[in-house]
Amino acid sequence: MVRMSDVPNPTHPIVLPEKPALEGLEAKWNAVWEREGTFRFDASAPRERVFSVDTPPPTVSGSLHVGHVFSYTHTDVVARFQRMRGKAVFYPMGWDDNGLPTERRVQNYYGVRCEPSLPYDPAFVPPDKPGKQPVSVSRPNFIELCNRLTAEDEKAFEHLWRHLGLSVDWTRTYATIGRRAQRVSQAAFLRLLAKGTAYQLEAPTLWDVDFRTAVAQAELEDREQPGAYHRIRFARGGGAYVDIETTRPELIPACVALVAHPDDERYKPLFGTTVETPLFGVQVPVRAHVLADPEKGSGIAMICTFGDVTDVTWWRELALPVRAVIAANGTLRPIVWGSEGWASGDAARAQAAYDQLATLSAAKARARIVELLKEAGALIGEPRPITHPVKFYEKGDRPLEIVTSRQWFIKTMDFQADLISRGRELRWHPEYMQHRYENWVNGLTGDWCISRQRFFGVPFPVWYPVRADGSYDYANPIVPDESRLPIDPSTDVPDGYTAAQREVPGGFAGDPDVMDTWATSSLTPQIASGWLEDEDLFSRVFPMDVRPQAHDIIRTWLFDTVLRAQLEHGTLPWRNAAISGWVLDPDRKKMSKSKGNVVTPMALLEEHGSDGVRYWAASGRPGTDTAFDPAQMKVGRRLAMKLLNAARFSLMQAEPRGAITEPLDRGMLTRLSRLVADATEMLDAYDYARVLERTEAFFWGFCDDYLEMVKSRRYGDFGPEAAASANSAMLVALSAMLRLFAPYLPFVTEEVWSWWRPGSVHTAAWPTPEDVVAPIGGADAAAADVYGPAQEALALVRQRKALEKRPVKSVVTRAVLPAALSGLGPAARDVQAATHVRDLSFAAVAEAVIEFEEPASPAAR
RNA sequence: GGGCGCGUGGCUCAGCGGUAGAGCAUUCGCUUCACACGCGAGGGGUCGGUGGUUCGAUUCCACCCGCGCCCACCA
Repeated sequence: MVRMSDVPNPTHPIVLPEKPALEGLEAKWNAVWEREGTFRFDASAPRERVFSVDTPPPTVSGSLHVGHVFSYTHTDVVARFQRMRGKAVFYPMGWDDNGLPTERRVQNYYGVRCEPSLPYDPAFVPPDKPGKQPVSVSRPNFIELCNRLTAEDEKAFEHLWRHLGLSVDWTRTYATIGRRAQRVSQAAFLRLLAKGTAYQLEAPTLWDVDFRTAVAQAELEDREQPGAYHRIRFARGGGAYVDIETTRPELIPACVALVAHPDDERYKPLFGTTVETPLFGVQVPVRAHVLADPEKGSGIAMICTFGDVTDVTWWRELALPVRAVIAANGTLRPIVWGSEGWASGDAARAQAAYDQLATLSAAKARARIVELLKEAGALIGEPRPITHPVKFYEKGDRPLEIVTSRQWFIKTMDFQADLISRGRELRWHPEYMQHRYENWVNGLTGDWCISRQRFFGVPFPVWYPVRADGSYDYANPIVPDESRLPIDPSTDVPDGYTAAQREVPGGFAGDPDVMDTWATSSLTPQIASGWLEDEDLFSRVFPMDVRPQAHDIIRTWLFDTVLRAQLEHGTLPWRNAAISGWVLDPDRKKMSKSKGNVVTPMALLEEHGSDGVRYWAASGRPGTDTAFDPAQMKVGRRLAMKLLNAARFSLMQAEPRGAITEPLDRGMLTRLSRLVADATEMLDAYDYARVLERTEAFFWGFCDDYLEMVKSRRYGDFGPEAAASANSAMLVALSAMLRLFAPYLPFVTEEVWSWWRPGSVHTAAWPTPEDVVAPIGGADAAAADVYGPAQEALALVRQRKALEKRPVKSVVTRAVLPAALSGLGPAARDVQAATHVRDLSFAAVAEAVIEFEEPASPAAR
């Protein structure tokens, strides 16, 4: 019996297009889905029926590229699968418009520059075209421009995502600079502050001299840079000396000590003595520390405040003084020798030397000091050019400096053990990505610096009392009540104060900094889930089910999010982490804009169809970098086309229908039910690529072999009952296959579904193995064993025809096939009909024997 | 220096203890009444190298080579 659910509903008669086509399906179905609210989240669903996704908010200041299309498709496949399994899918979309990339884009786009000291100008209109000189604008004006440009970007992004077919609930979007994100970021921060988990500290901090902001350890990258070892002579008195090697001679005025390994016999006698810096005549101690490498350079190094992070370690552990020379803008700051502890044996000479360096950038100062050292005879030999890795801010253009400044930190070092165990609790897809996380957590060297000296970001919601002398009392910040959030301390006034008291003695001053963009995006689960705003929603979707993201930001976004959830809720933010790879260009390099190899996603979607592009994307296995391959998109498009045609064939003569009795039909369905079982299990494990591969292989076999074999029978050549069996089986199979393909090829499957079934395939129930074999009264293992041999028998006859270059329809008088195939039984009739074999038999032959009918000679006619 | 991943036909990739697979490309053939955005068939690989475990290894183990990514205190 065919179950009613697989019989076309009378109110939905089968309506087939004359010539099915893929063109225009995206627009057609997106409009319907939007109208019907197909992907709207059911906010009344209990937690156990919810599947929630912590969608990565794309950076709107950039443009979307194929890498986005790739990874977002993976997430969408999983979301659609879960929806079909009956889950209420919480699938929001965020926009990451917060932070430096947006600032930079706004500066270039409008030709402006933020000048926080300026007052707000409500009448400000940006220039039509950016001028040569940037226009200075106030911070509120600047933020307005950021908001304006990102709003436009977000529209373009949404259009592309819809065209791609992401089943996002578009009523649930957020922006990382939006009110909700600010409120969550500020509230979470204040709670950490109250617990003492957030703190501020004046300390040496990694500093980008162009952006003039602190940056975090996670935002560093190494770049190979040309440099040179300079051998520099320090005098020990009495004509003795010691030589050090350095790549940064311009920091000699910032030198506070020399250091060598405690076991280094060469320098043991110097420990505890002092030496004199060249040019500046400063007495600095020689100290011992195990980090000093006897093999490197001369085995003894100078410690400066601060040349690199090792200097910071030495400075801290050896309790050395600070003599900082690098200013926030990366130049050497003016210094008056003889004051502020800038002692020298010859202050006049030191001043004269230093004056030639002051206000120069580090690079220029380096060139200058080399000349001075040469003249003074302190440079030994010529500088030896080397290439060495130098730390950069990942978005920066010049090497990082280390500058002492007051910054906010979130404690991480105290929680390393908790973070490791949370990482083990999380289910990683693929599993090996967990190593990267543990690697990072174990390698942490300091707490997380979350303050940035920038403008377009979430402000720190604190003020400081201004003392009588005008200085700020940082130790006693004034905090707002959580109910007031979000606030901007540069415009809002703390309770108990008036606006007139801003920055006057006895009054208050706002914290000028904004939070690191990761300090906000580490809260995307809370922001998206309605934490503090909609506790009912929050309880239904948090902790979320999955965080999809790429592997390059495990150390930032993933780690930070785990940290924040641990600190605030004491839980994981989600149960699963689904890690995508990158899209590589054919040269095996990561595709990026700078390499000029990025293809516009919309052009791809238009050329290959969204389903075609999704097919390529979905074939990229979790975590695996995948080559950009338009050929695969063509294959995907062809698959979509094949679905249209195979469905049309199956549906074009859907009568008569009835009991599925024929072995081939029963075998095909039993095979299909096994596929459904495997597919479900694999999708549960996020192995979407394998499911697509398996489903596709089955489908092509269905088209090329099964449909060809039953064609004659379904046309009625063997009576109505045999035809009914074929017709019914085809419809059951089509229904299941459409649902298996639906997460991957949402447009073509919806189109075909609409020809004969009510509702959307995307809200139809995911097939179960039991569903598929229910119409044949359960799995038929014997029939399933016939399916493969039937395909083989078909192949043998086809092969012979091809080898003899006979037309497909040429008649074979007799075919003797290997006895191994003899189990075909009644199914042999279908093979016979499909291959035009009059007399089909099976015998113990090594090779198939196939005899053709000779064409009748003209004479005989 | 540490960690992780990868090395299978020209290309892109599956497979993973028992006689090598797919798609693309290539060659040959086919106006076959769902589809020429199609259909059928052929050729093409000592599964990076060397050892080991095993009756048997592309598949497990060890070492090595190559590629990629992540991390590292890079004076």
